[in-house]
Amino acid sequence: MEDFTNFICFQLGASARKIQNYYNNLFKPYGITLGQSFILMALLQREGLNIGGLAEKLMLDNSALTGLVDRLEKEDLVQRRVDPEDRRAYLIYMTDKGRELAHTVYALVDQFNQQLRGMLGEEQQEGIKLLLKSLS
Amino acid sequence: MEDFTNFICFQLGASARKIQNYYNNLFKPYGITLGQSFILMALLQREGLNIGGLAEKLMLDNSALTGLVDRLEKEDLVQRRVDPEDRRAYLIYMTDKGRELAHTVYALVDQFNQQLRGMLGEEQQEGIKLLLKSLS
DNA sequence: TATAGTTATTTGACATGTAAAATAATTTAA
DNA sequence: TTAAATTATTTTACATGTCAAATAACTATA
Repeated sequence: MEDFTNFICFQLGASARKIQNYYNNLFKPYGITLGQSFILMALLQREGLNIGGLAEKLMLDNSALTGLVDRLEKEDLVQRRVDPEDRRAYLIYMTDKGRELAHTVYALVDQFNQQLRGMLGEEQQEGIKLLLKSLS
Repeated sequence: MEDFTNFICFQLGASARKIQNYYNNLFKPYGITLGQSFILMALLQREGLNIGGLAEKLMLDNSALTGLVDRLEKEDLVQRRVDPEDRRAYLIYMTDKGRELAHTVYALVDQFNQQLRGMLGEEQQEGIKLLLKSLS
C-alpha cells in the first residue's frame, strides 16, 4: 500500500502550506499576508474590481473576500466604495499607502517565485498550470 | 508586469484548495475531511503514533493535531491512550470503526490520485515531489 | 406597477492552520 | 536529590476557507 504522503493531494497541500508560510514570514514586517497581497496585486492590474470580481480572480468564494477586504480596509490599504451603478456592490480601490505596498509585495513575490521556478524545469511549471486548469 | 495568477505560490495554493474541496465533498457521506483522513491513513501504516509523530508525518504543527484528533475522537474513530512510558504523551489508536473507514478513504484517495497522475506526466509528478523536498 | 426571481454581499457556523504562551511531565546537572 | 532546562501536549488568539442562510438591491414578467 502506497504511502499517502506520496499522493498528489498531500504533496500539493504541504508544498502550498510551506510556500504560504514562507511568504507570510517575509511579509510580517509589512503587516500583511500572502492572501491579502493577492488582492493588492489584483487591484494593481485593475482597480475598482468588486468583491465578486476579486473572488473570481483569486479563485475563492465570495465570502472569503469579505474578511480579506475587511482586514485590508482596517489597515487603510484599500477602500470599499458603493458602486454607483449597482447599490448592492462595492468597488474596491487602493489607498496611496496600499498602492505603494502593492508594488513592494509584488517585487517580493516575484523574487521568490523566480527561485521556485529555478527549482523546477519548464515542463514541471507547465504541469502545475495544467493541473490548475484541469481542476477549474 | 506578470499576472500574479501565474506565480507558483498562487497556482499551487489554488490547486491544493480545489483538490481538497473535491475530496471533502467526496468524503461528506463519511463525515470526515481530507485532513482527518491523513491521520487515519498514517495510523493504518503504524498505529500508536503520538501527536508529535503524526504532526511530523503530516508536516503540520503539533497544535494542529490537537483539533484534528479531537474531532476524530468525538466521532469515535480514534482514541488517545496515555503513553505508559511517558505520561506527557498520548498514543493514538484507531477504533474498529476508524480502521474500517481508513481502508475506505484510502481507496477513494488512491482512486482520484490516479486520475490526477493521469493529468500529469512522470516528470511533472517528480517536480511536485522535488518541490516539497526542496521546501522542507 | 406589483411581485417573483435573480444577484451582490455579508453573516454565522465550522474546519483548518500558525504562533506564542501555558501545563505538566521528563531529563539533566549541580 | 533538588533545581533548571527540555519536551509533549494543549490552549488562546487570529487568519483563512467553505457552505448555507440572511439582506438588500436589481431585473423581469404578469
